[in-house]
Amino acid sequence: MTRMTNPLILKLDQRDRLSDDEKRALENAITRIRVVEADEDIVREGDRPAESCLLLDGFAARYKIVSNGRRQISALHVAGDFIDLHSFLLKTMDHGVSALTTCRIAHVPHATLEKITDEYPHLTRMLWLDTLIDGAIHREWLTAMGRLSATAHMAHLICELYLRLKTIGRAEGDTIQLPITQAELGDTLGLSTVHVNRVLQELRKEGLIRFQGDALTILDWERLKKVGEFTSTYLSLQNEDR
Amino acid sequence: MTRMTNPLILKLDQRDRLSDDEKRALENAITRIRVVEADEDIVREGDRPAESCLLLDGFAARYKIVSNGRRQISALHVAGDFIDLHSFLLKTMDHGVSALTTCRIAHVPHATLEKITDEYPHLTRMLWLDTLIDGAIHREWLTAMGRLSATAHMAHLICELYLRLKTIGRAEGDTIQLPITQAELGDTLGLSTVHVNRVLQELRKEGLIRFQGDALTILDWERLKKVGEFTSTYLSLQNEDR
DNA sequence: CCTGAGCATAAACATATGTGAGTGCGGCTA
DNA sequence: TAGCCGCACTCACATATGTTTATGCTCAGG
Repeated sequence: MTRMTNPLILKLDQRDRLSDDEKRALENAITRIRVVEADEDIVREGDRPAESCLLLDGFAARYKIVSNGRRQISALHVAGDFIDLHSFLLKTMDHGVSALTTCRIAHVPHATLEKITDEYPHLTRMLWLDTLIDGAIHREWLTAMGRLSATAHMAHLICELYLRLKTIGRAEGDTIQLPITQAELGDTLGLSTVHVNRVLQELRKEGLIRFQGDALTILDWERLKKVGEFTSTYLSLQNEDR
Repeated sequence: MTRMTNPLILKLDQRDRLSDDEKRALENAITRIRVVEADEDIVREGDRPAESCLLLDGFAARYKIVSNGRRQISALHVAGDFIDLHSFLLKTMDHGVSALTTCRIAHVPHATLEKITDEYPHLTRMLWLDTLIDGAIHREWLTAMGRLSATAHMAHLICELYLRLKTIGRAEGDTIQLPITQAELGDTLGLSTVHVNRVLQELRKEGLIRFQGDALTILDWERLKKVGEFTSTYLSLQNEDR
């Protein structure tokens, strides 16, 4: 794990320059690295972890299961996301996180995070910011879910994922690799798989996207944004003093 | 504003004991206090505030408007909530906050918050925690919205509001004052007002709640929890070392 | 005392999305 | 090579929730 390839540092550095000292502190915070296979849990609801998980590679989903067995995904995570940073302070996991694909996970002990908050105020703010952006994404999903049509909601999600992957250098032109099944998309959007299928076909028919296998290509970014009522403000992609 | 009556301190102190020093730092962080009338905006989308707002009294809602004019409320805030603490690091507001009732608001300059992060690591963690709980509530709302019936969703919301108000000492027995219209509840749950009305009547008919004027009484807590599939973990009501 | 505003409620009807049951394809694996 | 499994995709039908319009209540203001 050289400094250059740590996707978290890459991401944070775009929001506000990190000092070498801070980068080193983050690098050194990592203890072990673990691989989790697709469909396995990375953290389970009810756990009280002593370390937080940083996703180095792969796709993961935070989810909750409700009584009738249905699942709701409340967040999708990509490389560079500090999956359960919040367990550092929330202590008890109120939801699970599972691997959608094979995932490489780095572990950061909560004790180390506490030391960072004692010694690196600016780095602390950057980590705090990371969780705030998670929150901003949640709010965006809430409004999409509550007030947009299924089609618009899907368009919105695609816009977001495209930009997030681009930020960490994982878009090739207009194409991203999105190894997510339609059932998983349904759990994310709160839709049935059947309806996910209908909605994807509509977006294809409208010439907005192509989606074959895992490769999702955006054919008309402007119109896709418009359909999904997407604005990127909430992703805080701008560099600012924080 | 004596220390004893500041509802934020009251709330934080229940999650992990604050030192007198920390309490003083919080008290002193407040500059001016302002009153905002019902239906006025406290902060607007697009603003770049230089201070964050702490709600001392009243009810407020974070919201977003989508293109067809419909509104989605992504958070309801009560006394003691640090309404836009996140603007400290997010910089640009990606949503508005409006007063549902007359609100008393205390202002805390971002510069002061920065100083707190430099000098009071533990207090910083407590403020961070507060925003993490906001995030946890968002996730809970997402799953309720995506995977629960409208009735269950409403029951869930009522359980949550009851507990949150109880935490800050604003429940009288099984009754809370909930000065929120059915239209606002609809914007919160992603429902039409008509359906909100249907759903409330069902909860009444089932003998779960009474809701006349602003007074909401919980008649059968256990069954209401069950209908709403409610567990309080996500509210982090337990005292822990953080 | 009347008036109008804002709100809860109601009924009839419309529709977006869910459900259940299937087909077919491509890729593993025995 | 056969067989199976996961997944995308279809169709017919069911239903939760939205829409439109209207009524009546309550309360503040003139």
